[in-house]
Amino acid sequence: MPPPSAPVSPPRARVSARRQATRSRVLDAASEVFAERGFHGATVEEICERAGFTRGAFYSNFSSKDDLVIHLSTRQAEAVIERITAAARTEASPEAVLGAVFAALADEPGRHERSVLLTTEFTLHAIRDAGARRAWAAQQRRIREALVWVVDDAITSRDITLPMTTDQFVRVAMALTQGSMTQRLIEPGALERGELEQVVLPVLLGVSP
Amino acid sequence: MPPPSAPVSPPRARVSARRQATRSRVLDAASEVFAERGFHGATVEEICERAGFTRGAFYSNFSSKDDLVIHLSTRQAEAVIERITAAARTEASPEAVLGAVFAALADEPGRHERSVLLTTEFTLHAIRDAGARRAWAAQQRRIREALVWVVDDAITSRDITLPMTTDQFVRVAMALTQGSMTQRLIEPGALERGELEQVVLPVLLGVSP
DNA sequence: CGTATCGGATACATACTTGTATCGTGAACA
DNA sequence: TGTTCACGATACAAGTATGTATCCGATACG
Repeated sequence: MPPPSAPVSPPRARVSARRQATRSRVLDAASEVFAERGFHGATVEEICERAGFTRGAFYSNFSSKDDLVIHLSTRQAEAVIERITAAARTEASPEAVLGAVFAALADEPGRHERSVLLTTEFTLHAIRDAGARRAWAAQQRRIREALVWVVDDAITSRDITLPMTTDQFVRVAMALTQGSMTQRLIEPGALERGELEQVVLPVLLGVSP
Repeated sequence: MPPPSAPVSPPRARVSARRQATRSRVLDAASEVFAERGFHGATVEEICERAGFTRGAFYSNFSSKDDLVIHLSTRQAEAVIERITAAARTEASPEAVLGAVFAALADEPGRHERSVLLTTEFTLHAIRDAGARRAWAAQQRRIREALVWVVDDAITSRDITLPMTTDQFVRVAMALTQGSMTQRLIEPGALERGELEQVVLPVLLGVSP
């Protein structure tokens, strides 16, 4: 047995910066490839290639492809929450805040709607894999909670009453952005970005246009 | 050149009943397996096995897996349109008709929400494959047209004005059912079936509850 | 009743993918 | 400056997929 008071070896760093960087590059590449090819269509090989590594690096950082998806979905959900809270921090009118939140929920600007594609991909994968389902459901819940918080804040400060519970409103908003953006990927021009905020949002808020 | 007036050979049947039956069984099996495993995850082998055939039968009826998806998505869209028009034919009140149409759009009863899963799967595949995209976009358009027709009929006979164009309304409805049912697959109990018709629909119709 | 052909089975060639086991190199620490 | 170990590369072992080429039996027709 090892000497009790001698810390076996405080490793060079908790997790070295280098390791962190490779993980990040692999995750970036993975988000591209998953969006382009889907979970099964994406190969570990292509992900590593695009990240500039070989599969050796991959299996040194992730235990499997499924493991990678868990990490990736977590990171993506955190990014969404980040965008939501950032949009909420702007000192604009409550309506503007809600619009911005809608937009933030939809996708990262300039990313060619990759994020919503990934979300769909994660969801489908989660339907089929129990581990991924637990993880993804937790992430979705975090996103919903962030949204409920923001929406509650916005509507009380504007002193309006939603025609449904805030939770329902948030779920509807999420389903709607998800569904409409997916549609737009096969039929550009269908239900444009702005229409959701300008046409549907007021109706859902119960505000006469 | 063949003698003009002698029809070369009116084949046994345009397409023999037996062939038709096999194709149908394969399509049924395919809709199960695609829903369970996704496009890439589904193997031709498993589809055939479940249909009670070997791959020989498959490649004798379809030229490839992609070809199968095209046929399957067409069949599925036709089923949806069938359900929609059937729901519209009921001589109920316009509100009831719209509710029924919503429900019909969502899924085939008793099919464990397989249809909406397939729809998502088709959509994702269509995003990535040009051929599938053309076919699926056409099917989606047909569904929308059927919906616009029904909705227009229902609202004029009830003499109300939508707070948006009928086309927008229909797109919103489709995005919403699609998105919410997908959510429900990973988190049962989220935005229940009835809530859409009873809570959201009236709001979208611009009717005070 | 013989026969052509259709429909499906079998067998095969080929290509890919995942994951493991092993090895080498360079950075950080004593 | 020597040494160790972390990190990533290389090589390998299976397993699995698609699609093709060929074969065989049943069915419909003359």
